[in-house]
Amino acid sequence: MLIGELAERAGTSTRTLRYYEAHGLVRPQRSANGYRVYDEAELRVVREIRALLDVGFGLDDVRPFVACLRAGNASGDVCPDSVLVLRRKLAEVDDYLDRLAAVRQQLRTQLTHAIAHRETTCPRRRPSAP
Amino acid sequence: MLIGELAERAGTSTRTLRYYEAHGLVRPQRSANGYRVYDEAELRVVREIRALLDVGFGLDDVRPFVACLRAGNASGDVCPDSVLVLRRKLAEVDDYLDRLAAVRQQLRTQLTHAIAHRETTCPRRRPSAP
DNA sequence: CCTTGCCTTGACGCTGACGACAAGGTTTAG
DNA sequence: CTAAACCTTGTCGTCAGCGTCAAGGCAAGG
Repeated sequence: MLIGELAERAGTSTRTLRYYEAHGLVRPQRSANGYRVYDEAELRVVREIRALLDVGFGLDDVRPFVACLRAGNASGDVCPDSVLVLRRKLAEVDDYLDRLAAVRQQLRTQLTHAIAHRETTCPRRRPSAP
Repeated sequence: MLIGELAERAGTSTRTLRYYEAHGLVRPQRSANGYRVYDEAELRVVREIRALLDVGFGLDDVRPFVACLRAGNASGDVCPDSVLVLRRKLAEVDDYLDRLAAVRQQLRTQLTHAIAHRETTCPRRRPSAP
């Protein structure tokens, strides 16, 4: 499988795959003419990467999962290093949820205050077409 | 008040103030020698900007609030345009909270699965010091 | 006069995960 | 022969909110 086919089957771009390779996440073989050649296992790897990135992981966070898959495990989650990352990310998400909830609360407060103190002494909206 | 003093009193940097000015958020006077001169009102403006940015607003989102303050209102929140932005931001935060909650749920699921299927067939941790 | 400490504009760097384009090699099909 | 459709490496652009020099002007004290 060449890079174009892998990109299509993984639902991404060739640019992305080369980017992952440059960062050590994917290791294709090379054919005689220098083309990258991927096997089926790499497809699973790429899909794992994409899934984790979609969830908000960074490339560095993804590394243990890729290594885990490559070690022959059915899932990238089952290795100690992956579990560490999962725990850390879960904690990060919890933190972020807290802060976001606080922000939401503040916005609601601001909104009620703003509506209670409505003012018309405000800048005119910029005129549309001159 | 010169830019250095304003920066210190607003808890930010001169670079930041010039950046805000370049984006039309702050309008200092100029003294004879070309120095930026700010009055007390600008301090409030800058603090408003900082507060909103801290909450996750972008510079464009902040503009209505600044204009509202500058129109003579005690708060930057009380103008219609500000209220619009507040509503929109609240909706965005709600959306983000939902997605983040979903992510959190997925992470928890992955974690429990990972722990249930622990594997030792995993890559050795990279050796520390050689 | 010289140093110190303000101020000015201008321009590049940073973070992350790519998109977009350039300039060229290869293989296949017509 | 040539066009199409792949592939290669390399480099710059993107978004946001600044940080960090660089090179120089202005004001005041010793």
